[in-house]
Amino acid sequence: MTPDSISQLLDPLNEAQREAVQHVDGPMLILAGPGSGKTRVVTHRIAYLIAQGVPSHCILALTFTNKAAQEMRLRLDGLAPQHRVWTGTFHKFCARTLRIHAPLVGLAENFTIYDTGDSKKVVKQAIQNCEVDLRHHSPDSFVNHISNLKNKGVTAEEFVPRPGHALEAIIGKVFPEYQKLLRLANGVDFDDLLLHCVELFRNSPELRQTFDEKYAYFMVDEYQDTNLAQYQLIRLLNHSIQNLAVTGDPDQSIYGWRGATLKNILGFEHDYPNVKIVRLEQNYRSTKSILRVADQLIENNLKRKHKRLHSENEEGKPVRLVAYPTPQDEAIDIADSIALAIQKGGRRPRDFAIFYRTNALSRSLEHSLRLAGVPYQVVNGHEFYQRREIKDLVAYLHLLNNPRDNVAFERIVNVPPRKIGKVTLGRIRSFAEDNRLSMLEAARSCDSISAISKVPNAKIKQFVLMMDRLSEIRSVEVETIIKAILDETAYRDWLTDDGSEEGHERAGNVDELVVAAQEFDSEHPEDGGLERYLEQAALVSDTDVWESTADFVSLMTMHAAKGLEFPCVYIVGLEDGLLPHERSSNDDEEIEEERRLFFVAITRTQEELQISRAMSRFRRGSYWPTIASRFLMELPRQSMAVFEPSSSEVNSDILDEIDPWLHGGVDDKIVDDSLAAGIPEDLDISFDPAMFESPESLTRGLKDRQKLPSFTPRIFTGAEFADQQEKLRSTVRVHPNAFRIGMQVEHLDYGIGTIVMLSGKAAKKTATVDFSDLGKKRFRLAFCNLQIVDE
DNA sequence: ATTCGCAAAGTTTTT
DNA sequence: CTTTGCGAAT
Repeated sequence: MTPDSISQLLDPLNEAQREAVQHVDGPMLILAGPGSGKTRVVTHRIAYLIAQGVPSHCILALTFTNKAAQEMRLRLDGLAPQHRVWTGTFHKFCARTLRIHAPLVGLAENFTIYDTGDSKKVVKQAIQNCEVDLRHHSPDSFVNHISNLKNKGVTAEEFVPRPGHALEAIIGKVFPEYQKLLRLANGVDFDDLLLHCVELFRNSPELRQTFDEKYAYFMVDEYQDTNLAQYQLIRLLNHSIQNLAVTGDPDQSIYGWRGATLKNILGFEHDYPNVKIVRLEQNYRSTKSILRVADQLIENNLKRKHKRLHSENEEGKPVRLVAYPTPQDEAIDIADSIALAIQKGGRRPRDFAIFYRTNALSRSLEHSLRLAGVPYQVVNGHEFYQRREIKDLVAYLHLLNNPRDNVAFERIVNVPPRKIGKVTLGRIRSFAEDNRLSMLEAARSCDSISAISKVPNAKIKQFVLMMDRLSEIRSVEVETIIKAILDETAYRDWLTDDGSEEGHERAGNVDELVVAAQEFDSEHPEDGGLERYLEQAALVSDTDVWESTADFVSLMTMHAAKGLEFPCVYIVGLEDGLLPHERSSNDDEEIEEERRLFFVAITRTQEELQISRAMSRFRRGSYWPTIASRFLMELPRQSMAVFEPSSSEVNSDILDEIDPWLHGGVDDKIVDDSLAAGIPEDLDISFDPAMFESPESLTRGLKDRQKLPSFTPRIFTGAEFADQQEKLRSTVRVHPNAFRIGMQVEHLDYGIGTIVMLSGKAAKKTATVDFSDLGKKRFRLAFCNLQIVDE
């Protein structure tokens, strides 16, 4: 490599970044504040290593999400074409490793990766087998407990219940039974992927050695979010050669509830005494006013290493802090602001993101964005694979790939109905258990099960024969397999038989699965196949499905926002019980994690940030008054644009006293019951200007305090509102429900095509259109500009 | 064996 | 409000 290309790698960096990039051998800890160019440093360092003669296949880079891995790969392709660096998530790395060496930990290569729902089923079975009394505990609590244990690196054999601890005593029975059932089914849960991998390297020192040497250069991203199992894995792969570089930021640790432990990053210096530490503290992302807010907030955490974020960016607009009367007001105002900024402010939809603590908060935001005609995407990736019909079909695939998969077997043996009921199933199950068979094997030899009578016996045989026929084609393309399953089972007809709309919707989702499989097949001509398909289906994360290039406003949880950045950000629902969440309010450590979560959300912002709360919130079936989040009191409010609620929006004088934000902020207290009385979420009106007071009243609290940089909240009233609505209407968009299968439609870019399938509903309603020459394309009907071609 | 209906319970974040 | 689970009826 030429000196020229080396300087290309180093020139765009600041001093600290350059120091990190040029570090070659030995352990390194990169403490990277938000927006400090971490990804750039990591990718440039890898390119630098390659330039120094390190073979690229000796480099292993583990990230937190597939998305981050993909991003890294993309940048690397630009910096070091034809590199062979292995990038991916911990879970994926472990899955791949286990596939090759499964027998060493008592698994077969074709093991199934169970998602949380599947694990829950296994836990339930385990509870039943143990015949324990679970009146006081839900299966969910067992799943969580077991997962927590695993995250701490405690295996079923090692677990010893504390004496006198009732729940732990039960877990002491259920946990081993659960593991036994998993093993019988040749399945693993998410945590097992890591644990089995650790076990693998512990059991086989030669293999460990091989990996250690093969991946001489090892990088780990988001080190503050690693748990004990991941830590152990890292240590095992860094035993002989300690060229480990980790990046992280203790202030951004937000996965403690999943077993992540700050000890890993805080103890790094202890683990590797000769460590090189690089601090990246200059922020290139956010304006000064945003950083000030973030900095002041995180200062309230006691358990942290002090760090001051600094930046040479502009001061920027003040951060807005707004209290809305209702969640609807919050949603409508945000949607309108975004719509206006797109129309007049030169912004694009993809410049915006809205963050919330819980997924449930997305509903009203979606509703308002739809009304405002703003295209948006909600980032939650598992949704599709969680649907019943999809899970059913995927279960068929699992059973084909791993015939021992009892969870899959139980799920689909009678779906569609084959007259194999609970009783018969129970008989198969106990026969399987008595003879150490998988349920499919047991079903195969159902002649030997005397308790099963003639009719069910025949039905079972039919099922087994069908699976045999399908099994013959299990190594062809995934699309073909799914189609064959649909053929054999008449699954689609079963869905649509009743003629209900729901049935057709589900059938549409089934069709979408076929298209997705088709896409997978064409994207993976070499490394495809059933097993890989199932693996990626199991390991997709929420952020992975986020389309960064698509022109949508992004809605996501604060957790999903990690690692992303947007010019304009809205953070909603800053209310006590939501943030900090009521389930996290137990001790200081949890509160600090919630604060870090808020910190992460704030620091995603590049230019404009609004933080808001509503004075009432819909919970448990009705509207309840809210209390401001304690975190709001920790912000530098004197340098922010604060929009307080006007007096008529205050819920009650009782709350006024509790609510720290309101306390002393409002003079005349008027009780207004109507606010808490409840406004239907589906209210059909687009927006009633009367719901807002005049802009003056909203800014009143502000004027009373002090003069702030000019910033007037934009609120549409009367004519202006009508004007805006008219503008929205001028792009005539056909209503999503107006489309039918078989219709001719016209698209601006693709021309005329025929709708071949419809799926999803409301904002997610999707049409697949066949443009003969150009192939099939899929559209979100609520956003695309598809016109119906008149006959 | 399946379906329907009612009651109760539970509501975070995710690989 | 939702989802889930259980029990009774068909």
